[in-house]
Amino acid sequence: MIDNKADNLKGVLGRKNKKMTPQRRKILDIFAEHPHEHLSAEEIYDALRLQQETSIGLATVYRTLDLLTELGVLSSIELHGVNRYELNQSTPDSPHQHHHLICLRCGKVMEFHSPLTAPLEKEIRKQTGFHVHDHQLKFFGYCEDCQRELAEEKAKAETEKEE
Amino acid sequence: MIDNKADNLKGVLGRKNKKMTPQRRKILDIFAEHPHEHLSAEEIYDALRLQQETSIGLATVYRTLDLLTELGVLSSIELHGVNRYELNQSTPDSPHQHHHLICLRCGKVMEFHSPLTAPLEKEIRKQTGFHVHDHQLKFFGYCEDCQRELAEEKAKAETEKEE
DNA sequence: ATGGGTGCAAAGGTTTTGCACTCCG
DNA sequence: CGGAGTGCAAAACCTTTGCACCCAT
Repeated sequence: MIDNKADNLKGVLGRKNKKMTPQRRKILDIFAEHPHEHLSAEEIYDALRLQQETSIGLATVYRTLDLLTELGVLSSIELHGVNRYELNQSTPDSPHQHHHLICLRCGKVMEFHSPLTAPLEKEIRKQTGFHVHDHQLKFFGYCEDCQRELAEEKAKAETEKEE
Repeated sequence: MIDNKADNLKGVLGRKNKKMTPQRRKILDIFAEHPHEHLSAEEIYDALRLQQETSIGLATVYRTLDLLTELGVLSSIELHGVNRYELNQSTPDSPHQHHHLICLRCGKVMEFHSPLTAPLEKEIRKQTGFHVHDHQLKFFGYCEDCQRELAEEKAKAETEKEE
């Protein structure tokens, strides 16, 4: 399965005059080992140092992430000021969309699946001529845990005020 | 009108134990003078230096932008790795939504108005318990001009190849 | 008068870049 | 072999922070 990913990558790279290198393969492996996680360059760099004796430069990690994103192998999203990446589950013919729910209190990021934006993209093209290639939908708010904790904090504050 | 904005700001600040200062007023003025633009801290800083003799520190600009965003006076969006701000046109009872169309080639940012996300937010709450407070929808693609120019470039490349 | 606000400069964190060297195709 | 890729360190960039001083309320 991982080999499939790597072989597939080799093909994609070849078509664009890019080369398959051990570094690129190992970085792709990290993603295969961490499905559904949003990894930053630094985290990938650390993961590489930990599980392998090899030392891959941080700059190479950045360059590889850029490349793989350009190729559509990864999708990137900026969270809390840091770029994060995950395997791109959507292909041109099966746009497997998911959006991000970002908790303003604890920073947790959840995913939410919904196709909703396809008709909107058509409407945009019609009205503005803009050709949508990709999109990113983020929701900011409070997760269930934080809602509860915020309510508790509030109740406590009320109690203290009464003294 | 600008005075209304400033007076209104004074009220909002007062309620939160914050003070109205000349710096904050001037920064708000810049936004009133640049409607529908997405201004970065640096751009506001430059605008202040240009049109007034006063020197407002860049740190103050950053702190003011954070504050005004927290208060809901401004809305912020990260574009090309830089935070940008505009007057927040949406209020709790009239969520005047607009989304951003970002050209991957020339970097131009256009706005597109559509309410589409309200039902989705309800669905999110129902399915996940997450309470949406705000959202951000970005579309990446190619503006009309760049589509044309890309087509021209492609045609030219074909011609050259034929030689 | 007092706590919030400011300016400056320094520090912080992430990402990019220059350059010599390496290695895939 | 030649050009793409790499590692390292330095630089670039945006943003935050510490601190002494200032000024709205």
